[in-house]
Amino acid sequence: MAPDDSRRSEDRFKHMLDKLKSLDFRITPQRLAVLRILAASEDHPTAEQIFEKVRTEFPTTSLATIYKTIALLKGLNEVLELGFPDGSNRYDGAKPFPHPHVICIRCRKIMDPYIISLDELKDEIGKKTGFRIHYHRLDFFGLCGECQKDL
Amino acid sequence: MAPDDSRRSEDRFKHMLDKLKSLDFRITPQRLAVLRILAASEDHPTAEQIFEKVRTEFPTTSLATIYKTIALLKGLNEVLELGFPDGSNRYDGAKPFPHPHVICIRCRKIMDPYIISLDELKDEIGKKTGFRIHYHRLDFFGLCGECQKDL
DNA sequence: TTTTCTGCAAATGCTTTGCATGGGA
DNA sequence: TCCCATGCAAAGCATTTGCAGAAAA
Repeated sequence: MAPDDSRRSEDRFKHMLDKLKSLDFRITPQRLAVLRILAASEDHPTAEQIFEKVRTEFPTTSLATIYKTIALLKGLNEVLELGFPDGSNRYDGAKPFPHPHVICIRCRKIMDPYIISLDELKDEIGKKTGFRIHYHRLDFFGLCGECQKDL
Repeated sequence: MAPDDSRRSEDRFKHMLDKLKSLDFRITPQRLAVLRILAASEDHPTAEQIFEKVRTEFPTTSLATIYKTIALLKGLNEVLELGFPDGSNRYDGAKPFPHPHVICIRCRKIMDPYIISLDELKDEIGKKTGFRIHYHRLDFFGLCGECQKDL
C-alpha cells in the first residue's frame, strides 16, 4: 500500500468513527474492526470477506453483526453498496459516494476507473425525464487484464 | 399505446419467436405468452408481474416456468435483466441491450432516458483499466415526477 | 445501572433445481 | 413416438430479524 493510501484510509477511518461518536452510537471492538477494514479496502469486499477478516481479530464475531454494522453505515452514507442479483453484494467504504466501476465477469474483480464526472449527464437526464436524481450507478462489465490472458 | 409502439412490440415478438424456432426450442403457449408480454412491456416488469399476466391467460402456469423462460431468453440475449439486491429483478424484453435507466427510489418506476451513447466512454474506460468491456449498466436513482408531488 | 449491541438461530423471499407428468413436433 | 417443457414442491442462499445475554457509557 502506498503511503498516501494508508493516509487516506486512516482519514476515512477517523471520519467514520467521529460520525458514530457524534451520533451517540456505541463504539464496540467489532464496529472498530469493520470500520478499519472498510476504510482500508480497495477491493470492494463482500460481507463474508469482511466477516472473515474481523474473525481473525475477534473469533466470536457473527455475520449478523457485520450486516448490522454495514446497514448502520449505509444509513449514514459512509459505505456504498454495490448490489448484485446473484447474491454477493460488494461494499466500498473508501469512496462511499456513487462512482463508476469496472467489473470482471470472470473473476469478479472490481476496480474504479478514473473518468470525468457524470454531473452534467445527471442534470440532462433529470431534465428529460422529470426525475429528481439522487444518486447513480454506472458499471462496465468485462474481462480484466489477467482474465483475458488465460482463456 | 402509440401505433409505432405496437408495431415495435410486434417486431420484437416475431424476432424472439423466430429465434426460438430457428434454435429448435419448442413453442409452447406459456412461452408465447411470456414473449408477448416481454416484447410489449415498457415498464420493466418483475418475474412476478409477468407471472400474473400469463396467469390471466393460462391459469395453470407456474412461476418456475416464467423463470425458466426468462433464463432461456437471457441466454439468447433477448431479454435484459436489471438486478437488484433487495430481491426484485426487473426485465426488459423491448430493449434487450445495455442502456441507461432512471429508477424512482419511492415507487420503483423505471424509465429509459434518451441520451447519447456511452460507446466513447466505454472505449476510454477499457483503455485506462485494461479491461475488455462487454456490457455496461448505468442507473440513475431518484424521485419520479409523481413521487415528488406527494411527499 | 441503563440502554444498546452482539451472537445465535430461525425466518425471509427471490430464484433455482429435481423429478414425474404432460404436450410439442 | 421421442424428447423437451411444465408444474409442483423442495432446496439454496445472502440477508434480515427476534430475542436473551453481554458489554458500552
